[in-house]
Amino acid sequence: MFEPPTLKDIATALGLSTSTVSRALRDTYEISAKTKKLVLEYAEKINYQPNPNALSLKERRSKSIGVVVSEVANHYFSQAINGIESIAYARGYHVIITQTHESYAREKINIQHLASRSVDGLLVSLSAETNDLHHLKELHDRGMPMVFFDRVPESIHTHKITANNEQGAFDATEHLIKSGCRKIAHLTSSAQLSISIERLRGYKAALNKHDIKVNPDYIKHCPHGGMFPEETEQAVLELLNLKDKPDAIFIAGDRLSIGCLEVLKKLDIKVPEEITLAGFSNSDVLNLFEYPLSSVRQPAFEMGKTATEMLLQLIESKYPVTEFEDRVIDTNLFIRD
Amino acid sequence: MFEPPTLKDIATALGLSTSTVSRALRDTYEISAKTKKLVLEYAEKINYQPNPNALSLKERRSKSIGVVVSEVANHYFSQAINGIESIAYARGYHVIITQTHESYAREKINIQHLASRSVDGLLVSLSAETNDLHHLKELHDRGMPMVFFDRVPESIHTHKITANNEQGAFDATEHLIKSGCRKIAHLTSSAQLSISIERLRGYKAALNKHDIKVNPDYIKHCPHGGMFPEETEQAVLELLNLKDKPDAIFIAGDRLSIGCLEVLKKLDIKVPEEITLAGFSNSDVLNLFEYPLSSVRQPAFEMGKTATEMLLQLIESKYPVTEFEDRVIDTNLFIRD
DNA sequence: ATGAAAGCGCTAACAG
DNA sequence: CTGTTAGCGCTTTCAT
Repeated sequence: MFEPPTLKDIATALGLSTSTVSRALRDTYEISAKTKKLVLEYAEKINYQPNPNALSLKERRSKSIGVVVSEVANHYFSQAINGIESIAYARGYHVIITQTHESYAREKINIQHLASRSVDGLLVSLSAETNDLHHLKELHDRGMPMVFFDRVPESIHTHKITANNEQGAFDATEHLIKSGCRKIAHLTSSAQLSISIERLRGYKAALNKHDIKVNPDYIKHCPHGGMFPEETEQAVLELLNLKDKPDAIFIAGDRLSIGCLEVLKKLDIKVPEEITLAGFSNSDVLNLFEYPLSSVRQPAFEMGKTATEMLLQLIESKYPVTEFEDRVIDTNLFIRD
Repeated sequence: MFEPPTLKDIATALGLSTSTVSRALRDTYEISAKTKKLVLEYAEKINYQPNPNALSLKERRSKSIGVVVSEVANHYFSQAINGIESIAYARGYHVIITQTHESYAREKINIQHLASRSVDGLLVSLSAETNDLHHLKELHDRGMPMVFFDRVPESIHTHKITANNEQGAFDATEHLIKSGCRKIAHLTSSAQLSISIERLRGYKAALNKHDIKVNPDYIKHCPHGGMFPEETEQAVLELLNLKDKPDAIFIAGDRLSIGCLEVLKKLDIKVPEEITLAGFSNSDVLNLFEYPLSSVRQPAFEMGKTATEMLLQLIESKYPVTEFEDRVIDTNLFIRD
């Protein structure tokens, strides 16, 4: 069994009381220099570490934050997590990462887990499946500090940070138009997700600006965000089998982009000769792809940082916060063709 | 402030003692059906969750395990983490993921963090920089259950699980030889890492078998595992600038493979016309790459699962475990050319 | 300057 | 069947 040394161990070893030892370690003033030195040296020697559970129990906070993302294998999220960690570590907080794999059930369980693990706050990006926000609302109403990033809910009133999805989608779509495409399809995640709504809006805005009619047949939703390859495959096939086949696809996410490319490759459809692609992606290997994929990149690291700063502000605020911020950060378009 | 309801809240609300409430919830037998029903219903109503810190303090375990990997953005690790989570969740454990980014300093801090956060055990894959094992040895000596996976230390006596790196490297190198290459270089991570040693051995074994002399100039180590692009770039350039330029490179890791491909692309060196590549990688997008990269794939998910099962066995064992296992799992070679 | 004691939330041994 | 109490490790009054 792993039994780390306790205050009491030090106290008995040194013939002191636990409170004296505690004071010596906490660096309180009312303590003699020699006792303090004695305790500190001994603690150092045995590599004493205070029991965090005891501390949390006493102080009613755990100095840890919970993170809920769809998957760490997604480059956007792994970069955002790096941003989160950079701030959290610097401020003395631990980071507990959980993955939903785009499943609503898993999201509920994870949120439950984290809350019951008494994290001091939550950084959440909703799963593609999530429609019902009860599990989060209830926790929020009970006072759990939370900040949403990337995929944010409409109806929970707290800090939110997103990329400028509409502008990013507009830029990508307009780039396709300027490349000569007119029949631009849109492959996207589940319809209720904030990022889907915003990116769809940007897509439509670009078409409108250039007097291209929006064709509903060209818009394909994947309710599971492309977590299942068949889901993406079917959507792409439906697009390709249309009588009036699209000459371009604007894809709303990383996983969907990969899925789409795989289908095209399998069918031996040449990009960009037969179809041109642009999509949201934070992958760092797009340059190595055989087929060019222009990409809208989100400032993931920065978003992670900002979200964490916002959350720590909520957590450490003495008074209830009632003014919430809706931060929007610009995306970058990387053209490949 | 987020103040979840406690046993005492239920007790006062219902006019019972905390122990009665505790028993009702714990489902102990010595409790009347009606009291139990009353308590359960009320607890359900207010969504009572036991305070995990209090539980950990009492039971002297946290039902959580710590994971130390170099980065979650690495496909091998993200897949391994999925395997870890699958077992851990099923057995009621939380998973706390930390990243070293191949830094020894960060590894030390993370291990310290996790230990002080009183995880019940540790799943560790060493960082590329790690030479000194004191921080782990000391913890291990004090009884912290730990299992190493993928990058394992020689001198710490516990369960270990690795891919059959030597065989995988042999297969990849032999594949290059059978493709007609004779001047095969080896680009690898830091020299002390177990995976580097084993893969180097497999590489040499394949050359030996086919009567090709090992050329020390052809072997390039990257002490930071390719975390810094310049590191990889320099190593690749050194290989390309050799008088007797290699006609193939066997690359020992995912990040290095990406880095190498990027350099070749930048220099406009054609693959496989001018140079042929094979490397360890668990990426799922290699098929989409412009340049073919034959890959040795590790059974990451399975390794994560097995490591976790081994760790839980250590954690939950009533008696000190003295028999340790060294599990080796086969890799798969995916040929692309 | 130091020690004794209470309390954070929970469980379990002991009384009743 | 239920209540009282002690104790997990720690900090913090309150005494001394």
